[in-house]
Formats: sequence, C-alpha cells, structure tokens
Amino acid sequence: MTTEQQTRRIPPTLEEVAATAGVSRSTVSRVVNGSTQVSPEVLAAVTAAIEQLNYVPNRAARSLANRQTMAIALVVPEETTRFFGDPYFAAVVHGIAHAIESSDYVLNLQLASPFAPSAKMTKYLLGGNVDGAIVISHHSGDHFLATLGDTLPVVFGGRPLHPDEHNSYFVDVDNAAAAEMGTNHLIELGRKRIAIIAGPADMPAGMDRTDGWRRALQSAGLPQNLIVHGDFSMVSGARSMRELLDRDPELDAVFVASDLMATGAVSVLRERGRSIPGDVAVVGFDDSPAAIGGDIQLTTVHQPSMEMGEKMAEMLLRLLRGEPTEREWIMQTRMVMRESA
Amino acid sequence: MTTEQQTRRIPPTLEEVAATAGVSRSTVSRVVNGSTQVSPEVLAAVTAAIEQLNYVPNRAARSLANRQTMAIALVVPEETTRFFGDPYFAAVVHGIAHAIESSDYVLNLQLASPFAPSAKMTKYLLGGNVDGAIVISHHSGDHFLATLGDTLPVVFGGRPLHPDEHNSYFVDVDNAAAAEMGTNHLIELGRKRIAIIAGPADMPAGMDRTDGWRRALQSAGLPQNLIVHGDFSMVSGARSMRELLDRDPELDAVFVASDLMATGAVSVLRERGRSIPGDVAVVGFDDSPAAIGGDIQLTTVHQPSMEMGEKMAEMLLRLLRGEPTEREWIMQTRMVMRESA
DNA sequence: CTGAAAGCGCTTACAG
DNA sequence: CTGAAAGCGCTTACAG
Repeated sequence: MTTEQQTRRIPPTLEEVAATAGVSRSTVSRVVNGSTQVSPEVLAAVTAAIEQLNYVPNRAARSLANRQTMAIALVVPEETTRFFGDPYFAAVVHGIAHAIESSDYVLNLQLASPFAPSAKMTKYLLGGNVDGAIVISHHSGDHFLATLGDTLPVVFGGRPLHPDEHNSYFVDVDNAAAAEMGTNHLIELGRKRIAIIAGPADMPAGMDRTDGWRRALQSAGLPQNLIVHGDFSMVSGARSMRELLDRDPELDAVFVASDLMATGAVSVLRERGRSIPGDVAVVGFDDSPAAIGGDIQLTTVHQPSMEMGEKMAEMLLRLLRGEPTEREWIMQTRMVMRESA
Repeated sequence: MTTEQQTRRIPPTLEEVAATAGVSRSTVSRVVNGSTQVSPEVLAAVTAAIEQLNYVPNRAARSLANRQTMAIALVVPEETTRFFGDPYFAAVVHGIAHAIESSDYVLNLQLASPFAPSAKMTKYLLGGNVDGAIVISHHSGDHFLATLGDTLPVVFGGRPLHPDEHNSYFVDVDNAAAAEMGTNHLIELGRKRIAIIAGPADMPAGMDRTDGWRRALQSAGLPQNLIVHGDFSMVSGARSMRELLDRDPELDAVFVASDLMATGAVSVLRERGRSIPGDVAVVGFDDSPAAIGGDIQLTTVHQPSMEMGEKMAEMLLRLLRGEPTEREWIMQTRMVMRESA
C-alpha cells in the first residue's frame, strides 16, 4: 500500500523565529508589524530568520490577539445569474479585488438573495467574522443591509434609498444628471419620441436615471409617456423594446438604463426592421464591454465602474484604519459617441 | 457635538455562557460542537444561555485552538471579464456557494491571472489561511495551481492537463464524448462541411471538445479542416465565425465549443445573410442562459454546470472531513434541441 | 457525563 | 530599543 499521508509540514511560529534570531518574541512581533522601534542590527537578524524559516504569521492567532479578522465581506444582494451576467459587476469587483490585493485583507464572498438575508449571513456579518463589508448594489426592502452600517464599517455601491435613514458611506455617480446628459444627446439629434427602458424601480440607480430622462424631456417640452421597466438584464431589454414598439411604432429614440439591456433592445429593433440610428437612435448606460460586443457599437453614458470598485475598497480600508473618510464619493460620467446615436 | 461613537457591543464569550448556565467552559464547548456526551438537563441549560446571550463562537479563537480555518479559497484563474462574462461560471459558482452555504465554511474569493500566481496568493494559499481550495478552471502552464493539491486539499473544475503529474480531485464531463454527440447531430442532419469554433488549446475542455468533433467527422469520413480557436468569449466567437466564413463560404454547419461563442457566431452568420439553420446549422455547448438569450434559440450540448459546482464543493467538504471521496466525478451531458440545428 | 488545566500563536501594555 | 508576562477565546486530552 502506498503511503497516502500528506506530509503537511507544520509551519514555523513566531517563537521559532525569535529563537533563531536570538531575540524575544516581542521583538519579532515588532518587526513583523513594521514597528520603527527596532535597531537596524536586530531588524536584519529577524528579517533573515523570517526569510530562512519562511515564516508566515498565523492569521487566527493574530486575529485573536488584536481583535481584527483581516477579512472583508463582499456582499452581493443579487441573483447569481444577474451578478455574473452583467459586465458592470465584473468591472466593479475587479476594482475592489485590485484595491484589496495590496492590503492584508481577504475578501469573503457572500452571495445573497436581493431581499431575504439568510440567517447564516446575518450571523456571519454580525458575529465578528469580518472587519467590514462592501455591499455591491442597493435594493430597497433590504432593511438588514441598509442598517448594517450601524454595526459594522460598510461601504455601499450606489446611494442609499433613504438618505436620512442612516449615515452610509457610498460611492456613486450622479445618475440623474448622467441620464439627463444621455437623453439630451438624443434631443439634440432632433428626436421627438424618446422612450426609456428604465431600471428596476426598487433601486436608486434605476429611479435616478429615470428622473434624469424625465427632466431632459420636460425641459425640451417632449412627452414622457414611453417608459417601460427592465431589470438590467439583456432579455428584459429585449422584452421592454417589444413592448415599447407595440405601444408606439413611430418612436424614434430610446434611452436605455444599461448597456446590457440596450443590447437586447438593439436585437429587437433589427428584428423589427428598424435601422439604427436611422429609424431609432439608442443611447445606453455604463460603457461596459456589452456596449461594444454586439453588431452595432453603442453610444452610451460612461461610468467609471472599475474605479468605483477601487474607491469603495479604498474607503473601507480607510475606515478600517480609522483614517478620515468622505461619506460619499461621486464620480464623473461622460458621453461616449459610437454608432447607435 | 453628536456622539459619533459606534457603540459596538463586545460579543459574549464561552466563559460568560458557562457562567450563566452554571457549568464549565468545557461543557459549553461540547454542546456548541454537538457532542453527544452531554446530559439532557445540561444541554437545555446551555442552549438557553446561548440563546439568551446571543452567543456566537469566536472564529479566530476556535481556529487557533483546533487548527482549522473554516475557510475555503475559491480560486479563479481567469481574466475578470471572462469570469464574469460567461454564464457557465455563474452556474458553477452558484452551485459551489449553495453547497458551502449549509456548511460552516466561508468562501474566500481569489481572483488570479490565468498564468502568474501572485506572491500574495501563493503565500495565502500555502500559509495556512484556508483549509482547502476549489480551482474553478484549468489552464496549462500554471504549474503552481497544478501542484497545489500536494500541499492542500483541492478540487478542480475540469480534468488536469497531465493526468500522471498529480493525483487531483476533480469533477468534469466527458468533453470529447459530448462534443462528438453534438457533432453527430450535425452529421445526422446531412451536413457535409462542418466547422468548429474551438476553445483555447491550453485548456483540457478546449482540447477535448475539439477531439470529439474530430472523432465524429473522422467516423463519417468528413473533412476536418475547418477549425478556428476562440477563447470562449462572445467576441471571439464572432471573430472566429468571420474567419471560418472567409475560408469556406459554403460551410453548412458549425459546432461551437461554448454557447457564448455560439452567440457571437450567430450574429455574424446573420450579418452575412446566412439563414439558421437553413444555410448553416449551429450547435453550441453548455446550455447556459446564453443559449436562450439571443434571437435564435440554440441547439446545444447540455452540461450540468450548477450541479458540477455543487459536486466540487461536496467533494472538498468530504476531503476536509476526512471522509472517503472519489478522485474524479464525471457528470452526464445530453443534447438539447432548439432552433439552431 | 463533567471540570481543571494546558495550550493554540500571536499582541500589547508595562518595565527597564 | 528590548524582554517578561498576561491575555485574546476557544479546544482537548486527562482525570474523575
């Protein structure tokens, strides 16, 4: 019989490092934690010992002693398919992961349903298992997440639904202004029947973009009746476009609250024989890979998704270090002109 | 000045539970860990105390004492955009998260580049920070991940590239047989010029599906010259389709190694005026949401992605518990007939 | 079935 | 600048 034993060598401890460096454990601890209160010679000796033994501090022991877990929860209150299906999230998570990468923290993935926080997650988040949390998108109705910030350092992606309800930290763009800009572009093109495929009505980003669209049309004295809500997915974009076309076959433009939905909308427009932007001009939102993945390159409102993720992580890191941090951080958007409008 | 102090109440300890229940710490520990060696009365008393104090065991202390981290690394050796862009991964991660959810483990997300393991990740994985790892997809060239299983319990999504190199645990489908089945469907349709948009040549799944396509054509005495490699992304599917069409404008079928690539291929086929499946029949692979998201519903080879994720997690959980586990687990595939072939 | 005691590997005042 | 000592909150043989 072959030896199935995994010879998992037991890792060296602080104690051993101290012994081989000929100093006390306190001193090793100091150099490991970058204290300046160490003489150059000792520093060198300890560093050498660490190197030699290939020492890595034990996370659990450290956490127990200093009451920090060095873990951050990445809470995703979205359906898995939506989370993974939207390039917007990819960019945000990329930014978060990138910013965390250069810290000592690790990211604990917490997939959650949009509304019901599981008992396990509640316990986990409140049970001292993480030092902080990043909540990647906002829905109303999730009171637990909304008030999580009272108990734990939390930064949100997107503004809270009720600004007065709690003092959240968050990063966002001015969704209303951005949507107004996108809609104005359509207006400047001379379009008169400008529809919107809006986001979910229970999400601030969804509501605000709708407001921006409305504002632009109002200023221009154009009708604001052509509105259908999607859920940010491609299929909902297609479904919404069909409904819009059925309601007004003569519409000549559509502002879509996400590029992914715009992709779905575009395929329906072509299916129905509309030329883009000739018959119908379309402006998307996000400037995600979805905007350039299809047959027709989308004109869209760019938001710096990856940078937003980075900023979210940076804010949380500052909070965790006790450094002063702005409560909200609003990033710039801009029009990106391509083929569809 | 308002009190900005976060009154973060300090959580109750085992000690306190013991005190209020009137027993020793050992006993509380036993009931917390589900030992049967406890009298009913004591069990009731302790349970009540836990309930009353809202006690949650301290993870760090526990880890330190029993040398388990209760954490599992979810290693994703893919570009972020690809990882998030492919519904296949969404399903796998969903399955993993679901299986882990009912355990006491948490999932540490480790986004990695396909080839270069970062120093931080290496340290993390090897530094005793996790009890095990799930590596979600396989590339050749990544020697570090390939041999990670020698040091840590690891289960892979997809077979290892060099079966002899190490005794990995993995779950997979028979990609070659599955691709052969898909290609045979095209052959039975009477198609004669059957191309393939293959996966990356450095991934077992890519290679095996190509082999299956080849095998089917060989058996049928059909030419195997129409092959182009994509990278499983939609845009690569589109690009590959263009190249294929340029090489043989008369091709009448294409087997595509993933639904996402098939989506890209379909849009190019329509762009070039080909009817589907009239002029060109297409068969995809995965049966992911991508297969039914587009204008034309894809006929495809179904693989049980979510179940594969669940199985991966279950295998790792068994390994961690020291329970006997099969080294490999091959799941069933099947044809799903829809519009495209 | 239950408890006293040692130990897990760190950090952190406190002296010096 | 450095060390001895206590303590973080658990688990786990070992007795009884």
